[in-house]
Amino acid sequence: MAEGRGNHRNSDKRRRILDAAVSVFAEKGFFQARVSDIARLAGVADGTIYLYFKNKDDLLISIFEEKMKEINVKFRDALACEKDALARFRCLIAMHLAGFQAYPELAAVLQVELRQSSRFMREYKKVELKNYLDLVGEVVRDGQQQGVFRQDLPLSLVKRFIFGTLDEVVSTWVLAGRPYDLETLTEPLMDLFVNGLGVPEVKARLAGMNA
Amino acid sequence: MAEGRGNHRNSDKRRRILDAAVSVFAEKGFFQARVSDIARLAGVADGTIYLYFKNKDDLLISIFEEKMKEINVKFRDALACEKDALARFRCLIAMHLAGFQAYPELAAVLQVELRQSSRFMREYKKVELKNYLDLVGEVVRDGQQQGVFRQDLPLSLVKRFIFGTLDEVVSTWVLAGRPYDLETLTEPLMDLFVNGLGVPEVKARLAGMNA
Amino acid sequence: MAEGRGNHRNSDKRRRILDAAVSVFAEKGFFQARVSDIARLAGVADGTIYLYFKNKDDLLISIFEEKMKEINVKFRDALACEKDALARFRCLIAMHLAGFQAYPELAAVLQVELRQSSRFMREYKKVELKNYLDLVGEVVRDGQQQGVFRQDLPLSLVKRFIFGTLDEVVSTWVLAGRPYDLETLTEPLMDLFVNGLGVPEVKARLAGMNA
Amino acid sequence: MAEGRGNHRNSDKRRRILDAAVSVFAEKGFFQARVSDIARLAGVADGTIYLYFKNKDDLLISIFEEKMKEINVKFRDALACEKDALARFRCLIAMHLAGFQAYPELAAVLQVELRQSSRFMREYKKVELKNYLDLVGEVVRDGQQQGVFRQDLPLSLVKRFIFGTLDEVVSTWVLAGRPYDLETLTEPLMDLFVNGLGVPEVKARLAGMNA
DNA sequence: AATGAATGAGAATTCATTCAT
DNA sequence: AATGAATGAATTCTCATTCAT
Repeated sequence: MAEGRGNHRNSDKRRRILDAAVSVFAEKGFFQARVSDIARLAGVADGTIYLYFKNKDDLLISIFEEKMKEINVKFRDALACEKDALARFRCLIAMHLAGFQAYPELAAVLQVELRQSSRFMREYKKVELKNYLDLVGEVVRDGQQQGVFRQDLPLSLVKRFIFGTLDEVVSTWVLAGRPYDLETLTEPLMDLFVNGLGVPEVKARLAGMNA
Repeated sequence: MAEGRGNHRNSDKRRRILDAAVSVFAEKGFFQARVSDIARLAGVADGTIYLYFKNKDDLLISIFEEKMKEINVKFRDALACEKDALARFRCLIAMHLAGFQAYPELAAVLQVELRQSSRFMREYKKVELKNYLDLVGEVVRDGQQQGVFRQDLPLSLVKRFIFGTLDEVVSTWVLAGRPYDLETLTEPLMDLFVNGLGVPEVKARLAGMNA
Repeated sequence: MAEGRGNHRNSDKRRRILDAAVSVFAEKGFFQARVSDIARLAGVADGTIYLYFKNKDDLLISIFEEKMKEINVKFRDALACEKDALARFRCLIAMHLAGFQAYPELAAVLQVELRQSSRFMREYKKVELKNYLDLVGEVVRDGQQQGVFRQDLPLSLVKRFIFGTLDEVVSTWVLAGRPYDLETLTEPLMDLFVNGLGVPEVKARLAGMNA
Repeated sequence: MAEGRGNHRNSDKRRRILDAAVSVFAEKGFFQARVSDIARLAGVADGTIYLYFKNKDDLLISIFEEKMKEINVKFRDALACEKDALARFRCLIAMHLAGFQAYPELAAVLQVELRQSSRFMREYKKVELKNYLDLVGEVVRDGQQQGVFRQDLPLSLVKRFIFGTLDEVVSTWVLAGRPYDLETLTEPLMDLFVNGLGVPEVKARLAGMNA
């Protein structure tokens, strides 16, 4: 009743449905989530969902699309403030961890649910994810150009090296029930990424072999 | 051989059903796969599947259980032949890549489908995956003891660093339609893991900061 | 009104489904009745049934529960009008016969279908049936207290004697295709119940033996 | 030789299957009994049942047919020894109760399971049951001719009066878990059947009304 | 004759989506 | 715009029956 009528009521309702969908997908998984669960949590009727979204798939796609866009924008803004390549790199890692820390349900959906489902979803995912991977790639390339990262590495591999580690770290944290503070992993991860596993002698030996 | 798991004579049929399930789950995903699809591909009647497996979930669990066991055994056997820590590490990476290369559909199921579904599946997954992560952990610890890897790193993090990267690399390869030869990535990944991203000066700088 | 049992508005639909279930169960028996038969007869979609009833079992239970309740209430109301014990007894018999006469399909379900099925159904049946048997018992006890019925008879046996006869008479009538008017049996049954089979001399002889 | 079906090993197997069917039907009910349950209990393979019986229905029919025949024969033999009408009547009741007492599982099947199922089963039941009801009728008619039972009663009603009561008494006893000795009910039932419920004055009054 | 693995028709139930109100 | 009762297509699983061995 006290709700204002007008055009923002629409987008408020849309927002509520989307947030509810994130929660329900996070808890039950996409296929086991019922549209009526989402409706109940959003406080709307089942049918109302179809005024804002084409179908159930569209809900998942919209989550991905809109949240990913928000994240990309936020990340680019944050990175714009940093000029030093190493600082930019740290910033990226810290934001990735902080982001999932702040929205753990979103984390569950993006990490777990989007890993599945129909072909078209997979295709879709690739496109959107590419933006994020490209961002990682840019930061690394900057580092190479500023001379803080090695230049002899295939960028495509480095992107996955970084993204895969972050991804696995977050997945583990989600599946383990989020038992600790994700952001504390920023420095250890920086160390791992930058220095690698090897001790100096071994690195030299390995470098010699590959040369 | 220590074969005979099942109660049923024709364990060829069991094998055929399991293989068909891997294919169908890989192609459609668990929830969109129909039991009758699996039956048709296996060349048996729908009902026959229920002579060998309790239900559809049991199919997925059995794939995971049996394939993961095979993989773990194979890996441990292979690693037993190597004594040098760096060689063992390379062996692990090479086998991970070669394994998925050889069974790409299995890769899809293990990489994509098992990332989802019901809670109990997630629990289940954790247990079995732990074996693999433990194997990775052992190899790294050996490396630390033999003095080829740094000893100041939290093992839990290193495991995810390696596993996450391999995982992401394989996932990308699967989702991209397996366009190249996975095993060619063995050396570049070794290089990345061991040397990290940084150039010497930066590494020194970073090490100084964290000291 | 003290109506609203269900959560659903259209309680006409609930009624139609229940009536259809009575018909179909009566015709085919519980296990051979298909839910879709009931839906078709009720003029609703299969799924609609599940908006009003938990499952197929629940349909049978609901029939029993609701119809039995109605019957018990109706009987108690009718009996409340009669004070003379013999009149009450006749009233009970007449109503039992008239009731099934009026709802022959209900008779078939209550007489035939509820005699079977799962353990829990049997348990259930016992509880509800007890109310009816208790009613019979009360009427007989009144008769004993008013001195119109013998007082040397175990009530538990008398109840079954009366109920069993009525039950068998109705069952036969149902299974024979309802070829005659049930209510015409009221007086002959009264006679049988009250006077028994024996001629006076035999009664005396038997009484002497048991004394 | 006597059987004419072949060697007695066969008919032993047939017997074992039939006995198993009685047990399983008694425990689970016809529709919820699985043929494989019966096979397991009989110690034969599923398929073997179909060498002796046409199908599952045939098992139930055979139980009824053969057991009912045995009972009818046994009853006629026993009744042949008695000449006094009242003694014959007591004998009938006592045997009915003793029979079910001795074979409680058979009681459950005949009392509960045969009350249901398909039309054709009901038809079938009527035919077979008729023999038993006819037997009851004969005994009563003898009593009427010997002047120990009233002659103004419709025989069809008297049969159901007796059968219904016995039936209900046995059903109750079966469903209650057979808590007491059925045969102890012989005399009380005789009393009820012969003397009825009424006290002499009431009987006179009722007789006057109906005259 | 006996077996029991295999069959596949059949049925209950779910739930995304629609549409009359 | 919002509702939510109604829909009915879709899918898993069961089990009586068959038939190759």
